[in-house]
Amino acid sequence: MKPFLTVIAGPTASGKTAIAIELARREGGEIVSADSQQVYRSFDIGTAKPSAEELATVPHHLISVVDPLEPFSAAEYQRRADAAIEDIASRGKRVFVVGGTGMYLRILLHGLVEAPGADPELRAELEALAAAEGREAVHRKLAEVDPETAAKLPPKDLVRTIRALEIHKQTGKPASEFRKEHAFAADRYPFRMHVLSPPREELYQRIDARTAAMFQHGLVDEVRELIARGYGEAAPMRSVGYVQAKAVVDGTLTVEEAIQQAAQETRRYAKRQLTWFRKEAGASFVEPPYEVLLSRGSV
RNA sequence: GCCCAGGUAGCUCAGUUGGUAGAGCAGGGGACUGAAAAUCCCCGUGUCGGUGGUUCGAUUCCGCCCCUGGGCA
Repeated sequence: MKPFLTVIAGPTASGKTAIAIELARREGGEIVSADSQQVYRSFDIGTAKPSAEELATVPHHLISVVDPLEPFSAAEYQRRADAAIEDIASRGKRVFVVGGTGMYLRILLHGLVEAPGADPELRAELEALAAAEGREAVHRKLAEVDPETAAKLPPKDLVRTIRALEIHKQTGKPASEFRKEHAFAADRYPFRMHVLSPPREELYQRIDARTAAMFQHGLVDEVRELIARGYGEAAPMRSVGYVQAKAVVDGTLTVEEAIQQAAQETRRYAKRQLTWFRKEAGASFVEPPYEVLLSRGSV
């Protein structure tokens, strides 16, 4: 019997961390993070990781567990999350999955295609091609070997175009074929998903305030330190907040400009997250105050 | 009080030689199967400050009023 998962999702800055910790504390549970950036060590301020005190209150899993230069993926996330869930359940504790990375949640809850992983050399090669001849050139390559997938992808969507070529190169089969065999149909766990969803205006105010706070709390210094340690090109350095803080270090943005831009990019990101969660079947949206989740039997 | 310049989308503005208007930004919606805080796609009706007048027709021209900024008293 698979353990039941209580999933707390929601856009960035919606208040997931606080309510999840309170829930887990009361229920004697543990938290499995579903956050694609918080998995990386040393990227702390800009990823809004829980504080040391919060982490000490309730056991957390999958936060600060991979080196920033180590390749990571949704599949790897699924493997590690499965292991953490099994571990927690084996000790008789309740499992709370908490995070805002829609893709990770979907793959944890519904699985993913049986396709091979990343091919770094091929990615580098295709990125070079895109830089030299345009993304459309990569898309044309895909159209030759997998017209069905190519037809579905906008010519400029480099990430997905490369991924499709990657699958074809390693298996000789078009990516479209893999997708036909897997449609997120099955549930890998019994679960209930709550999507924290403050009114838009309130959410944006929280984002603006938190972004400013990140810079006040030394995000630029953190980035300077990360660059000194060789993490200047690490994957999480491309995420919202780090991009802008790095621009400050590079001298291309003032701190004020960086805060403005980071806040705006975060608002847009939050909107994308909401788009994702709206599609999640069976998810229930909950507005603050989230204390309703604490009442008996509600989760 | 007088003179000047403005009042058009959430903001900054353009424009209509009179036929009810469009850019940038903000914002909104969507896609997403091993990079996902990534990557990509789509979306502009608003009493044109108010009110009279001229006109077939006014946001556009004229009068008056209101508001904002500047100048003179």
